[in-house]
Amino acid sequence: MPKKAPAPSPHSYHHGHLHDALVRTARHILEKEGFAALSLRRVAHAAGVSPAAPYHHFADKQALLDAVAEEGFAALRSGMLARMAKKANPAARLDACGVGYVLFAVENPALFQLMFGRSDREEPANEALAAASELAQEVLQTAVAQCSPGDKVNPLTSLRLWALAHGVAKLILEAGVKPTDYGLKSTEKLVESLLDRGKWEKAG
Amino acid sequence: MPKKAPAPSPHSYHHGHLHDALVRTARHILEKEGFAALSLRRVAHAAGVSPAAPYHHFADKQALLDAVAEEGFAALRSGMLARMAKKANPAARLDACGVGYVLFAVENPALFQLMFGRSDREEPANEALAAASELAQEVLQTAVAQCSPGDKVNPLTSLRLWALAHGVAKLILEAGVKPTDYGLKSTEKLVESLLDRGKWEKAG
DNA sequence: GCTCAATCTTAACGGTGTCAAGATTCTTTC
DNA sequence: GAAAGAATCTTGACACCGTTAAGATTGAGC
Repeated sequence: MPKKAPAPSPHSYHHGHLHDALVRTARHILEKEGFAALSLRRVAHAAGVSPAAPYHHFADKQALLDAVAEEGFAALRSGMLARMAKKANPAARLDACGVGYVLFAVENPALFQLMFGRSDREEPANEALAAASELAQEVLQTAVAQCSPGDKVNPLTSLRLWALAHGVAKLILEAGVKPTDYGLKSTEKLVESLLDRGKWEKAG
Repeated sequence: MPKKAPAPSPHSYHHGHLHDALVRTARHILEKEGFAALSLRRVAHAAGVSPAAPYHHFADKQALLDAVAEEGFAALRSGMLARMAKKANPAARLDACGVGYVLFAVENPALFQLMFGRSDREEPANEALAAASELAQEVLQTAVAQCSPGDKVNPLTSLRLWALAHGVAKLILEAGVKPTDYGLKSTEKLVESLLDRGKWEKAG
């Protein structure tokens, strides 16, 4: 072997190893340098492979992005569940769910924008991606359901909570909303204040 | 001159006419073909001008996009005010404000994504753009203020309403939320149900 | 009318997503 | 184990992108 072998020799990946390596590399670039730096050629180069190699594992760039987004939804779900696990009563768990949603977005801005952010899509998105997305949604829905046991849950209630959390996340990411603008020290405090259902009716 | 002169001859634009024409053309392409089709070369070609011409009126592509976004914020403000003008009491006006926000987003999806959607921006954005954005925000803030006259308005209340409306808009655009999924016939009905402050506490 | 600044064009550079053709390698089958 | 075939990777190309430099053309002011 020559002294440096930056790229693994052909077929050192097999049975989808390059597939996974590309997703891993893409996510790495996304986190380190943002969405704008995430090009297929760049991912291929970083993975030690030619620019056309990814096309044997993904139909196009969007398919690779979808795979990254799919991992993102799993991570979002994990983040929410981890925060919820620390709370005992259902109401606190529901709060933790929303806070976990927003904090995931704030801590992984580029990934969050990749998970959503695709506006002009007409095709109904990947199937595995849709499944991962729904799995994350279910965390919120069950949290809502356990908050009023026995009662039938109005689907609009879950949707409204989702929309509120999503809006808070997006406003922080896209509109430059900062906790200090509202006299709060941390993003977590801001999110808790915004999502706290007890405070909605007062101080109008 | 060869037989066909599809493009206006040089300097048929003067004193910023091309500037305005480029913004107009960009907005047209954005509405007709979506964000992905909005390239600087395409805008220049559609305006009958060489690929490099826009650089005499805009620092770069983002500057042109900012100009389009600025118009977008003005249109958003107009849309909200138009809907509010039809209502008499302050509470109904506040509702109309939120509905107008979401319906603008749904009716101008690409423009709305352009107005927000910029994630990895470190520079504090254009000044005129920021002004237009704040002008739109003020519509909501005054609507909230007039809803509880005399009282001091908690800034978090306005922010929460903004976040809710923004989240609803983004979920419809990005997550494929449809009114029919919730037994509602129109987007307007869905938005009204989600934003209606009277329904927040019941049907948990 | 000449000068000067503003504006536009042409040409080019590096980068992008994507595809076709060929080379290479693993896997399967005899 | 060797041949055949499928899977994988590379090379090279195409069209498009944002952006810049160098020149041409135009209108305005002295």
